[in-house]
Amino acid sequence: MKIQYIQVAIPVPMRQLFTYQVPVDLQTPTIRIGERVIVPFGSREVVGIVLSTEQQSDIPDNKLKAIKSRITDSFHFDSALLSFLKRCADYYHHPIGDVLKQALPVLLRQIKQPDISLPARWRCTTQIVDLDSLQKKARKQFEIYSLVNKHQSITWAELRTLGFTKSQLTALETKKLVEQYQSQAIKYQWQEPALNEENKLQLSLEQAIIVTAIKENNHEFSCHLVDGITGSGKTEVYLQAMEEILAANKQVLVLVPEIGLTPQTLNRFEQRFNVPICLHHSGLNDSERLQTWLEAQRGSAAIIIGTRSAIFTPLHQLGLIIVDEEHDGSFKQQDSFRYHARDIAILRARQLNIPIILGSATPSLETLQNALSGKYFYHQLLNRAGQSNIAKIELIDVAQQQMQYGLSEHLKGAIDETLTKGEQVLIFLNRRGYAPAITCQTCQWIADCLRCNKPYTLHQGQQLLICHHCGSQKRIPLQCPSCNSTDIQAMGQGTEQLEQRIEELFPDYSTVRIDRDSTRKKGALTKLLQEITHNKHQILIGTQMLAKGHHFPNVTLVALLDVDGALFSFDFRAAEHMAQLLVQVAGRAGRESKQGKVLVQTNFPEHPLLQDLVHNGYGHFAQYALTERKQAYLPPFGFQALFRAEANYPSYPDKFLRALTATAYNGCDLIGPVPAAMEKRAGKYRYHLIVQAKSRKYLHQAVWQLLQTIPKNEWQNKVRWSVDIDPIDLNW
DNA sequence: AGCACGCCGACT
DNA sequence: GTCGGCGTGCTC
Repeated sequence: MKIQYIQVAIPVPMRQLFTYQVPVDLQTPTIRIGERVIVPFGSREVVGIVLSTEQQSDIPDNKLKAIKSRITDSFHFDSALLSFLKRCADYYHHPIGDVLKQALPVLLRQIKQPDISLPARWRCTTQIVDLDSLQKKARKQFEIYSLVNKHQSITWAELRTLGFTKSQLTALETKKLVEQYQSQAIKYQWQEPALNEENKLQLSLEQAIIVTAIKENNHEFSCHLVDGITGSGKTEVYLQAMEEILAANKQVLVLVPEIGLTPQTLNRFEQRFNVPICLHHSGLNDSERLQTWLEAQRGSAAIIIGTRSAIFTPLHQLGLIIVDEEHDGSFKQQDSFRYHARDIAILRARQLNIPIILGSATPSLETLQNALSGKYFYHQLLNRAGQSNIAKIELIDVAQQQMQYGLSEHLKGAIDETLTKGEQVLIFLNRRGYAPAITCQTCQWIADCLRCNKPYTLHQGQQLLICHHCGSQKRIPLQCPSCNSTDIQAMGQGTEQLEQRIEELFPDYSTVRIDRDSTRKKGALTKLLQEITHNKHQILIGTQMLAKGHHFPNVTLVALLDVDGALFSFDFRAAEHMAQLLVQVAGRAGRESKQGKVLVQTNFPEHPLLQDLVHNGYGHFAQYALTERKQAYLPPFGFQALFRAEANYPSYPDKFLRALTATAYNGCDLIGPVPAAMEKRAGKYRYHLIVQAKSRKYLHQAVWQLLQTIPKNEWQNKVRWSVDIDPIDLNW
């Protein structure tokens, strides 16, 4: 046998593969595409993925290194998963090695590999047993034997946790009463009673039509948008659509937003199906994560519920994907590999030829357009289950009003009224801290973070100035450094201050604040949420954290103090996001027969966008927004990519991006380079170059051509740069 | 991304 | 005198 060559994807952000030699002694068993190998790389060793095998190489042998070892355990990227990940890398123009790295649990990409083989199990032999005498002579052994007999088989780990010793087990083995065997993965099998019929709800006509439509397309790719207002029973549609898939012994992957993974959601699934469900979320540690990942891979889990990265889970027999709250921003990864889990979920469903359901009360304009154009099935749920009505949104004109602590008289009255009825109030203010700036009253000096050129936020509780952009901290100055005046005051209002003011205004009620600061400690959020459910607090103050997922049945008044920023933003998606927030929030208020109300304080109550939303609802607003986007060739009617660059000097990123604009390309407009909305952040100067195209194909080609020029770009190694395909937040 | 190498400032 | 700051260059 000769030396063999393999092309390996290495977990580094480099757009190339690396060739290695495979020594003869490592050539058996045959190398599989997608398996992991440990290779020397520079001065270290890394875990790479084999992407191809070759009999010869263009690179001379003396330039090549040999692999160190192979990891031949029960996992390798199978061809379906691998081609999915390759397409992801292709679509996002992201290095394949880095994509594969993100698709692999941390423990499987370390040099020291965990043992992922299934533990050996013990079972009873066919030997005839004198149980009575065993019980008398060796009580513990008898107990073990009974346990093994009862459960058919058991692992040593299970016995140990029950308090048995190894010698007791070995004694039984010596007597040839039990024996060890290598277990196979237990594939999930639909076994009655897997469905709890009694929890099943009677479908409305609307729901029934949707479920039928999805079931009719169960065996091939089809994308369904379930556009239903809060409380219209989207979850019930999901559950009933899942039935047939699970009954066919196929798996269901459910993607949920980051904080949307509430116990309530999990509960609904568990109460309906007696099948193995596993969870993938940020609260898990590395070994827990590996465990659920393995269960999905082996096919022993039937339902996998997870956040963004769960879209990469290997699944033995995937039959359906559901993306809940499809519009949610947390599906888009905002650093390194900037994928959108919803978009690649559709890709994965297409490759596997299985159906996918997108659900939302406020679909993203991208998804809505695909639904309206007939690319997706479009299902609407217009009626709320039960008798409850959706909360009414009212605008409060605060332009001419005297405000006290940022609250209008009208709002204060409404809060008072709600509290008197014994109901809860929820107040949104999307700004944490005490005040967003401090300023000298004498000379107008403002305390700015020098690394970001933005005002420091005052945190009264911690007695600190904290920069919300880079996290830097500073003592609160007693004197103005510019004029020595001691008259330094807080400007504007954050949640911390609002909490204090509200407590002064409503001393008879308990106020609670929920933001990143008050929930920093582990378990703090859960505790506060529980207290709210038990009515320990009547006034809830919070940032966007509170807008998603959580249900507060006793909240009947929701107030938004400051939405005006979104009306005049440079970000063309700001209005869409504000509309989604407003409607989602309205869905939080007054469930279960109590009529809710949403009050929005604004200086621009006549703004057409707000007017449209309040009077005609999200659907109408969205249609109007789509016509606007169409006229401007903006997404979803145009296609965008964003090149970002940052460096310690403003000229570097500018010049780097300017050099890109000299490239030949077709059917695209280049906008920029322009300084980013936050030009300086954490000491780095940041610039953007937007590529805008009329078609996906042109965008793809142009990005490819621009990327080709980068190795020759003389500013290349003076900047940190990245590409973002379908960017969402142009401010970042 | 790591990591090594290399060249300048403030400490045992 | 060294420790360590981060700029630069390289990784089959």
